[in-house]
Amino acid sequence: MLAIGTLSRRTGTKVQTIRYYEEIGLMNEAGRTAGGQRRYFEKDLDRLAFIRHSRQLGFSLDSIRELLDLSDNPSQSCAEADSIARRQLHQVEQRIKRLQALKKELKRMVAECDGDSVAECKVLEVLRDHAECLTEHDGIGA
Amino acid sequence: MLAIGTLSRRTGTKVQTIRYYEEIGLMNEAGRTAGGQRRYFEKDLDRLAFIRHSRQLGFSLDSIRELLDLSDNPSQSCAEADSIARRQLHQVEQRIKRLQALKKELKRMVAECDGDSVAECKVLEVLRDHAECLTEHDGIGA
DNA sequence: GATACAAGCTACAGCAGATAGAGGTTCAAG
DNA sequence: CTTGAACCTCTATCTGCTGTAGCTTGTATC
Repeated sequence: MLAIGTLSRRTGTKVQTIRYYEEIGLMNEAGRTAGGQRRYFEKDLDRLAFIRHSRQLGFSLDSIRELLDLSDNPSQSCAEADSIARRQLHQVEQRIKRLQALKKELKRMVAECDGDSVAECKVLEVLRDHAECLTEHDGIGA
Repeated sequence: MLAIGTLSRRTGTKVQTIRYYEEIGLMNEAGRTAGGQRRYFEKDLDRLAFIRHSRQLGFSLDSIRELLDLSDNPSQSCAEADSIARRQLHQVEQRIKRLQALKKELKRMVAECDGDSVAECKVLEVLRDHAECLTEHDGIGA
């Protein structure tokens, strides 16, 4: 049986945040000791780790909730999971692309910036271009 | 001269959000028409695009502010830019790794889930493991 | 020039996702 | 059986937006 602080340490989640996740129904209500303290199983830790990693990757709590619901009801059809997966896949690929461009530029900066002026640092340029993100919103505009 | 709605359309940013960025000092105060409407230059659009892309990649407004400040003061030493770059690089690499694991699993799901039960879907497992993220927080715990 | 109406304005409320602090209680090691 | 870290609830605050109300401006058309 794990205390809330153990989950906190092992997932890098603030104790308050774990309680918050319980409050909004993302985490199941934890069992309690006679004195009222929360106690968890390994599976709760796994669930929390999943939530945290998903958050770090930019999933909303609602998306995460969807995925957790699927996991909680393993007998239902996979069609919904598939639709969720498809919805996320394109986004994930886009994020990887941008992060790789950014990584390249950050590396170049770290390698080259040794007292030079910032005029040589092109981090801003690498994320400035918006030609490739037009599909995500209204289009080419004026 | 571009109206706020044009910036909004071309960067996929809500009009209110642009005004919010001005309010908190991320965007420069825009010039105004005689009637009080904001008018922008191309450079403002670039700046906004940079902010949005950075946000999509998970940078905080404070991080973005730092980078923009560097860009606004190109004559200062690159040492700070380098430190910021280093700070972000590791994080970016971690994110790419996780996103790639997730992408792989999402692809597998889309390919394989054709009416099977969710028991076969391992999206949760792929993000469950927390062994590789221990360096980011307090360590191994109890 | 008059008119229509989309797009702009300010001001303020509300939401998502936490995070912090006050003030008090529990539990386990010594 | 004490002590102190870790737990509890409750409430307030923060970040990063987003929405609404009520009003004004700018442009296109008659």
